[in-house]
Amino acid sequence: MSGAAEHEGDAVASRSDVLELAVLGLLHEAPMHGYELRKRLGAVLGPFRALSYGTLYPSLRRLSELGWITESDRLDDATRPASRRARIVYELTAAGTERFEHLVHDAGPASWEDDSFDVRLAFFSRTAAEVRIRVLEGRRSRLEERLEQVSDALARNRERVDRYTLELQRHGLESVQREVRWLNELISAERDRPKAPVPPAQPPDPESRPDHPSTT
Amino acid sequence: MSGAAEHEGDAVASRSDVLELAVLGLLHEAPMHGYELRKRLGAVLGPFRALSYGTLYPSLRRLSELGWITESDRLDDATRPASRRARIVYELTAAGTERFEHLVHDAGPASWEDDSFDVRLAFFSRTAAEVRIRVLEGRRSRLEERLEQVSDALARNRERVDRYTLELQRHGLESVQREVRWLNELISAERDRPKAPVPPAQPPDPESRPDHPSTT
DNA sequence: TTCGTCATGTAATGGGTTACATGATTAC
DNA sequence: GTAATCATGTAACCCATTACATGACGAA
Repeated sequence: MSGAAEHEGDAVASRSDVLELAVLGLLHEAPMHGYELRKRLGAVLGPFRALSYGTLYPSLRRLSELGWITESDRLDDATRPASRRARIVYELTAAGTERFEHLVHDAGPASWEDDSFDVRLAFFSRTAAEVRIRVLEGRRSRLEERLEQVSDALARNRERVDRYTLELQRHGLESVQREVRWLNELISAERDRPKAPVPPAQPPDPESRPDHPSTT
Repeated sequence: MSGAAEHEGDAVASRSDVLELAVLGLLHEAPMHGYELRKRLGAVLGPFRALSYGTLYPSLRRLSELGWITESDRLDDATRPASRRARIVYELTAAGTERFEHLVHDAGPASWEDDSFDVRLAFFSRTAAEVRIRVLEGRRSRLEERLEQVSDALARNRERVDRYTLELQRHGLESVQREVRWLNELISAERDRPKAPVPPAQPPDPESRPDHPSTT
């Protein structure tokens, strides 16, 4: 195959790379412990398909071994000595921040696959403007490719297939077409926007700090 | 949880149950060998996410051990003695037909999950009319449930979340709403239709027979 | 004769879910 | 005090993908 090609080391992201990005991205906003991380993760990956602790904790362990994050066991805390059980708070290291910056800057083919695109978009506010556009356009051409396949199949099947299968394919086709239109809107919005540089890291809302008595 | 409840043995289908239904359903139309089965499977499960041989063959083995299908090694065939290599043709047994009939009759909660619904719909022409309606309605209320969750989340996040996440959620919401409307159309079409009994098994198109020099 | 497609498989590997185990904290 | 929720983990299992291995057939 030809195409965009990997200009940067790792381009063929596996599923767990998506998780890595999501975790790093959330910790980039604020330090958190696992339980809360999981809830926020559910919001990022879509409310459905929230991942289990059986996945999260081992992967946190892995990220910690790689040196991207630290497990700071808050035994101190001044006010409450060793209370709240262990409550391991995970925090990005300098290397982890760098790693996140790297991941978020990459616009390889992996970024516009079904699995990763949503997560990429979730951290667009931390992504450079050119990269944003490249990812959106990549996603769009990915979908257009799919569009072609599906409408070919639809044309080929015409009449030969029962009405239910036909309906299914038709609805699928329309969904993809709608997503393309949506992307077009996002892309032109992106072009219109005066491209300010990515602002330095700052937690978007102070309510989600682990120490704060938050509502959830 | 309350709700529809499993009135019939196995209700909590795993992923491989979907595959089982798909394979049984395709073999119900016509005997086939693995390679072709895989191609047709791609059409049924959606062109994307076609499954690999590493999954297909072991599962065919399993179905064979369960007695639902037979592996008839076509060493005979009259015209070509032992040619075309092995070309194992899989065929439904009587028990397999019964099994398929059973699966296709079931309208348990498993049938309207994301994974299974498409495949269920693909075999609607072999499904009893009441079951069809129950599955469609089940799918609809599943989606409405999701609708509620998502729009709640959207309302709760309003303003607190960056425009990209907001766009993502909005687009997701619209997609679900569209699917609900689509289901409404299917359901009312189903109600209008004079409900003829399911016709006896007959392959919908003779072109797909394994012996025929088919176009693909 | 060599390449592409048809055709069938196995082994290694990866990665996710479920179920289980444990215990602290909060609200009633 | 007791139930619900917060919180962290482990082990067993399930199952799919990847890479590999093999080989026949048809066309160039």
